[in-house]
Amino acid sequence: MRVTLRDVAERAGVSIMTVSNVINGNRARVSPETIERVQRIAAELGYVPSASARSLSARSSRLIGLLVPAADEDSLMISPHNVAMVGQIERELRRLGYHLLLRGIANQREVTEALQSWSLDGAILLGFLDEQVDGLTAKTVGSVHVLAIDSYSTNPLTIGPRSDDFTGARLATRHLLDLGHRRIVFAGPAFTGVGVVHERFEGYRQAHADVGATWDGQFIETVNTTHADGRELGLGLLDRHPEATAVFATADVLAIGIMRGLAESGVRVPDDVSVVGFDDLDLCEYAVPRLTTVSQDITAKAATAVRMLIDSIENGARPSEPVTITVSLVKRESTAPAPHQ
Amino acid sequence: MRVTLRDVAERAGVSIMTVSNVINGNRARVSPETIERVQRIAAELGYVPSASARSLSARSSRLIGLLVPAADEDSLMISPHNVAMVGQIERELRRLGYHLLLRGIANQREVTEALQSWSLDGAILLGFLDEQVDGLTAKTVGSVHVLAIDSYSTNPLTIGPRSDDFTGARLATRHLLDLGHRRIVFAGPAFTGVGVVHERFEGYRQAHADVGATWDGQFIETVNTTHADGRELGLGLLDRHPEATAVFATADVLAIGIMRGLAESGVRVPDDVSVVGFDDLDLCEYAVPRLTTVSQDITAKAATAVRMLIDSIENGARPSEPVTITVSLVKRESTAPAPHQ
DNA sequence: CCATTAAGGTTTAGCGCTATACTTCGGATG
DNA sequence: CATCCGAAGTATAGCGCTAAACCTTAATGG
Repeated sequence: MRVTLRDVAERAGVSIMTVSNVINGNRARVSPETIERVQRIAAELGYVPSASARSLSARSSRLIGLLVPAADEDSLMISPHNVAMVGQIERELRRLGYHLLLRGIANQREVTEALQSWSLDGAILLGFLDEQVDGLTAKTVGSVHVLAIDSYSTNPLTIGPRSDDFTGARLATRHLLDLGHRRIVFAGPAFTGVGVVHERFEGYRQAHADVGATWDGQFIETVNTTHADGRELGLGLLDRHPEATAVFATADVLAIGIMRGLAESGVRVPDDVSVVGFDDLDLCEYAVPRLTTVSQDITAKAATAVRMLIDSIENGARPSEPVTITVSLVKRESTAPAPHQ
Repeated sequence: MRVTLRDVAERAGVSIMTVSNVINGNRARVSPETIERVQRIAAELGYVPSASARSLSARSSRLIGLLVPAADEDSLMISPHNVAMVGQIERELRRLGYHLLLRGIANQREVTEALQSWSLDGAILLGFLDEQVDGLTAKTVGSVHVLAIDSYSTNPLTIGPRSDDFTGARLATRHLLDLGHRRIVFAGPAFTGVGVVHERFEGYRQAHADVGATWDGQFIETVNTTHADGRELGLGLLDRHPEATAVFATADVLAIGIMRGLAESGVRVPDDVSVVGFDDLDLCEYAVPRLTTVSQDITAKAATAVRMLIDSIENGARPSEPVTITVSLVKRESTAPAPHQ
């Protein structure tokens, strides 16, 4: 059936442990000739170590869980922005010799099960709400190292990297202000006093303060971050806010929906109204006009997440505070100087 | 540390095997009261079975690998169309009590390693080229059940579901022909006598035959399926094919790129030229004009793939021929009757 | 010349689980 | 009354691997 250490050992006329040492590069205890012979025979026989046996014996699985929210019986809820992340995370883990278990999580209980069952060395939470991250306790995670991406939860167990939402929004809004816009609509989902959207709102507000402009609460539009809801908003935007000349949306798909709504109601982008998004999806290049947006360095975020996690696993280096990934503004065609009223 | 069967057994005053039987629902051999007691204590102690120990002992891991091509040191190559698939596959597997190991594959050798290392029960190949699928032999896959999605490889080891590319292309082309178009450009990557693109080309050709129209080899445009290449093509399209009134592109991003190129060179879509894509990404709804395209039922494809694989694992039901997933044409705004010349 | 050390191994004891065979005991059967 | 049987367990033997302790042999040093 399966080629085991024993098979290789017998064929090579040495003990199982010697083979194990060779396979694991524990060369100090084996002579060069033996190493060579064992390696040759292992290759000949097509020996592949059994990961389950290894993790059982060594109580380290080199397995990392990528936990993603999923309503029961429902598909994974990976936002377009997070999709690119899972590929990057897998690559980074593979580079470091770890494997990725992708797992949808329907409820708190499943977290424990997911973490313990495969004796994961670590896990990354992607796309969970801050409240859900808050809910994790030492008991639920056990000895597994856990880290949440893009979370503003203060749970010390889950500290991970997040994008600099505040600066991103500040940059975007400042860009609009610099172009002469003074009535800028903030479009995003409902938010509380903490979290991604709150940060972006604070950035929006700070940008106004930076240039001594006033901002008006009436320009805050609460809307789901979908294309359809964006279009809806765009359609009636100038009816509700006749003086508005720009929109900062907290997500690209939302921004693109808004652009469509505006276009359909005869408003030209960027001539009449400028629009800025957030995320820098591929989509932005495809949109007409191409969308100005805030770019997050996904590769850096993924790499940082993985490195923080592995560092914590291998060196016990538990991070004490979140790492902020810098963002940048990508100027494209959806923004232009404010029209003269 | 970890709560094991032994812990539960000791606390319940029974043998390890009895607990094991209870946990695995092997109730025939245990009295109702014992079942109740063991279950209560297991819950109290927060017992979670060790998957590695299980798979080592039972030589069945309930682990399925999702193998995706990835250049060495490079991120996973998941096409936008396949992205949705991984979520669906994970859901389906989770429903059936399996777990998903996501793994990038840089070369043939890694396939064996990926399959054997975790003693996978099965694996799904997503996005591999037909040649790569052809290359898998009984030796490389061992006793692991393998299945390739969207492959036209004739390798009997990997038979899986694929979309009905032929019919999709035929539908799309027929739609254009029915609108009166007679000079329809076929835009897609280079292809040989077998594979996805070839099937779509055959569908394109068949549609012409269906209505007694002739098709012309000069209308075949070989182009990478990227937005940028599409735009390039769109820019010069009417220079190269002044009589063309429609384009069938083998992918949505390509189609959307073409639409942009056409728009930039002053050609109106759909008034002057109609465009049809393939895949039905979310993107199509966002494009301006919204893209008419061929829709693949991703949920069905994922569910079919998982069911075929699990069926093969649990009942040894090796499929003898590929399953074809039906496709449909989604008419949106990028197609219109052919203009009068 | 004996103790020490280093190199190059081997042996032992599990990791947590499951499959299989075995035990025990209170009835039902011939 | 001896036998058989089913219900409800238990004991044993691994799955493939690793950590840690143990063993040889030959060279070194005081």
